[in-house]
Amino acid sequence: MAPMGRIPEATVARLPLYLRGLDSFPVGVAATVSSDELAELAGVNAAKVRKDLSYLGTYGTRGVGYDADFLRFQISQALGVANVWPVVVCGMGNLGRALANHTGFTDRGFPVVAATDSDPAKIGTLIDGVPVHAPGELGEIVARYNAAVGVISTPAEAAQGTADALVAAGVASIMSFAPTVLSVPDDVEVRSVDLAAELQILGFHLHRSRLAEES
Amino acid sequence: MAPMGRIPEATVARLPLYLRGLDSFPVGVAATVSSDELAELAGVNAAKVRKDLSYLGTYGTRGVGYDADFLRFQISQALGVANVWPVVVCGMGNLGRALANHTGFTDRGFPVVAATDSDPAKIGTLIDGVPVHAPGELGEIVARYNAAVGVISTPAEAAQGTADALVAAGVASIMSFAPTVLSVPDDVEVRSVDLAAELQILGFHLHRSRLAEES
DNA sequence: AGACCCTTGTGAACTGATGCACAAGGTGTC
DNA sequence: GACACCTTGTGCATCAGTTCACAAGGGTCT
Repeated sequence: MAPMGRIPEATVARLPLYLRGLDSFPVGVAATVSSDELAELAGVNAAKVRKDLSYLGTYGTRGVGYDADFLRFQISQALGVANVWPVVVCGMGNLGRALANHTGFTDRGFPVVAATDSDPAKIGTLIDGVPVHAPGELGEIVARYNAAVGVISTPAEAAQGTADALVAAGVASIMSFAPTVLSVPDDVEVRSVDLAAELQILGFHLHRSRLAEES
Repeated sequence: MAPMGRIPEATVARLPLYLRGLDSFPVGVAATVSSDELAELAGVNAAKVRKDLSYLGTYGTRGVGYDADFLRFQISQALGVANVWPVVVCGMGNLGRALANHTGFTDRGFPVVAATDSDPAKIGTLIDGVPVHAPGELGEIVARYNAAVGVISTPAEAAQGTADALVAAGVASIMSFAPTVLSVPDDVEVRSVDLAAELQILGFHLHRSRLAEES
């Protein structure tokens, strides 16, 4: 019954998936989930589910499974889902706009409260209800809206500068879609999503299987 | 000089980053890159770069480094970058539209050639130059455009059905943005990008450091 | 040619994550 | 209460990936 010590990074990355899986269980019905069911819902295997949950100090009941409500509570607790973390989107191009409008963010406690863009035509307007400011005002904006997370959806060239500005403004969590490496202080957490690279990985396997076919 | 045997998955995932890093070197100038430089550009450490490249059977010259052009060629070769893989985007909501319009895809050999959406108002129109079809026509479309990759940007509920249709149509590579687990045959490669989950991972760390501060 | 410098390529140790397999310990039934 | 059944929790073996550290060897300068 370890009261939540160090949780392996790989486990942390799966917790949101479990939480997502639990959505298919009604609230307040005292439903139970087995590690097998949850594994199916999250797309992993049962042993992993059990080991992951054991890091949370969660206890199911042997022979029965986990109480869905309690499990939801436990995982939410660990992830800090109770908090709402305001997000500022930097770069309102195609992608930025889509993200600002993405209901999945607000639903999960990450409301997009403001945005920046270098296009003078956009500055000062509302795009999908999100106020767009000049990049130079980033510091101010972060403070005013209490933003905790920065999303970088600028062109690659502007990404590092934007990251620097976010860090200077006190943002410690960045999700970047720019195809570049960002250098930031150690205490800043960056998650980088390179969509083109993702496709190239798929391409590798396509290429491979085509080669295999030919021989 | 192993002629490209099995390449570890982790290495494959980094090859696109190296290729990206090499973009900062001019073509045809016989420039050389050291593993150190490339490591910096790709955001990994030098030992990893060298080991990764060794899987390709690539040879740099000791004391000097790698020839930038040749390295580009080697990595491109391994990734099969020479091929063009047409992409069909399923679900032209905010995200789908942004992806269809994403220049990074076309630039890297993944042109978006067609899309599907269930909204009758969109079917038959061109959105950003991409023809939108009914979901039911997916099989036909894949054949007509020779699509090799399917992107799923539909709501979660429609994702599995879309995946099934893609698989039935012969698509063996899927990139999914839907927050669900997709079940597909073993020979189909799925890369799942859950943006909300990504933010929740950031949220975990925010939560953690806030807890640490308080104590 | 020889000496020195530099960076590669790689064996080997290490780290973290995964999966197995089974004892522990609940629940329900007779 | 005893027995059968089930699913958890976890020690251990295994595996993949990372990092270290150093010998191998090409380049350059004298």
